[in-house]
Amino acid sequence: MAILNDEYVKRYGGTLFLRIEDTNPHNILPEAYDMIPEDLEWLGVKVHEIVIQSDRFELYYDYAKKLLEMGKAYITTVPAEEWRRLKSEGKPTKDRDLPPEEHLERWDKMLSGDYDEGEAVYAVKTDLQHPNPAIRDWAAFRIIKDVEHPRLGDRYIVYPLMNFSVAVDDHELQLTHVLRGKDHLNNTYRQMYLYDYFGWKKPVYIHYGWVTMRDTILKTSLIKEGIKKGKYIGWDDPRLGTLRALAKRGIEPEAIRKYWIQVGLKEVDIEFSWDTLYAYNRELVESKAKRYFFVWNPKEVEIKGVEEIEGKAPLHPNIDMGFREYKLFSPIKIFVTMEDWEKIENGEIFRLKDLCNVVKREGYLEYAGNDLNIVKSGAKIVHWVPRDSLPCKVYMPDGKILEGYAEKYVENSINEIVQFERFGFTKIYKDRELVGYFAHR
RNA sequence: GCUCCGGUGGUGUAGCCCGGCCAAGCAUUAGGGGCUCUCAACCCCUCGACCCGGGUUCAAAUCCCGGCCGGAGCACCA
Repeated sequence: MAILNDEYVKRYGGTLFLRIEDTNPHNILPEAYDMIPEDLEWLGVKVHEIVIQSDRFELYYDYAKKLLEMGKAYITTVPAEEWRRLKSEGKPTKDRDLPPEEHLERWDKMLSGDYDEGEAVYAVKTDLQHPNPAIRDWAAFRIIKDVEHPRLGDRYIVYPLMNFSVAVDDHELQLTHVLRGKDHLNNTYRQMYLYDYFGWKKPVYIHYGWVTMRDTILKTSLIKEGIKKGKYIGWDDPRLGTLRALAKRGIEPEAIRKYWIQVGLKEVDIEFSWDTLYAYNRELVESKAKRYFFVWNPKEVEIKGVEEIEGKAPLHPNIDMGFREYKLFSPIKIFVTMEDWEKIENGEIFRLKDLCNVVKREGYLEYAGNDLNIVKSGAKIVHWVPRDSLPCKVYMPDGKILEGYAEKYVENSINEIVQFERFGFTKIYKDRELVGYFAHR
């Protein structure tokens, strides 16, 4: 979604703020402070300013006090459950209409720690008769003592809730447009009360629909747990839908940007389409990915009937990038994938791509010349890899790991996205041995 | 239950505000063919949608009403 914010700013001019909303110390991912800006940078989203809400508590407190003075907020000592019940009945708490002085006094007591957690809460008055119960008087500050904030430690015990801090920031930063999920619709209505009380100018709100990704885990809490339990190798595990995972697999930021731009902003829920994203990425990557052979589930076979074979394959079929060259000497042993091997009948002639023709025999291959015309008459084409190839593991998005061999020239393309012929686009890395992360076909 | 949104092919989107040029465009996917020493790219073809019912109108995907379906929220989370 940051992409769409960025596009807005690009098209119409303006400033893009990245706001880190860390006002709930129970649920803060310390890694996120770095990960979010990094991810945005990778996406090419130009953030003009970063605002961290935990830096701004004093500001929220100022407005909180003003609102109390105006009589538009109150501090209730009624337990949460009872308050909720009263609201559903459209009734005020017993302390809602006490004079502002009393509430200001209570506010000071909140700040100084005289109340324990849950003993007092700061509420914004709206309309108790509002037909939508979700809109009636809402909590804006609460007391938290049992946990330290990763950035603030125990400096504050009164924490703003999202609706208050967000509204104050939106106004203070003079936002003109707010893009948020439609799950915030009611929050927008709630925040409007603050705008009205303070007489602020309202930004334009755009609410977009729910995005679902089939077969993909998006919830950060689940990911975090999975990583902790060792189920995932990290935030970039290829099974995940995180930006880091996509990056690792060689999905380019431009493809993601293009995808979201075409999806646009609507209040309808949408189902994310991997196919479409892959299509955009393929478009970007097709012309730069070098072609290599990778044989998974390898079957070793010997080619009999020749002493020496030479072959040559272009690194790209349509663009001049040079060649991979092969010289094989007797005994000539190669790998092909089991799938191919099993599909070919004994006695059938087929072509080893860019090498030669062979006939399948019981347990070996028989050299059959190098006449390309056999392909025209319907012979199968199979990719292969010489005996001296490098072991390579490819991680698939569904969690499968394919083991096999990649031709040694792949070493020239470490950290690049390549296309393993008849297999798919794969980003190559090397630690001790070659590993690939599969992007798409 | 209450409040609020929304419903165009498998997926996403254009058109809806300002009715006709929409026998609904585009992309992706799927199927078929061509080309190619890849199951990539490229070219061609095909399948496939206006949620339903009324109304207004010469004319409705577009306006109105009702229904159905889907979603969101109803937290001292964001």
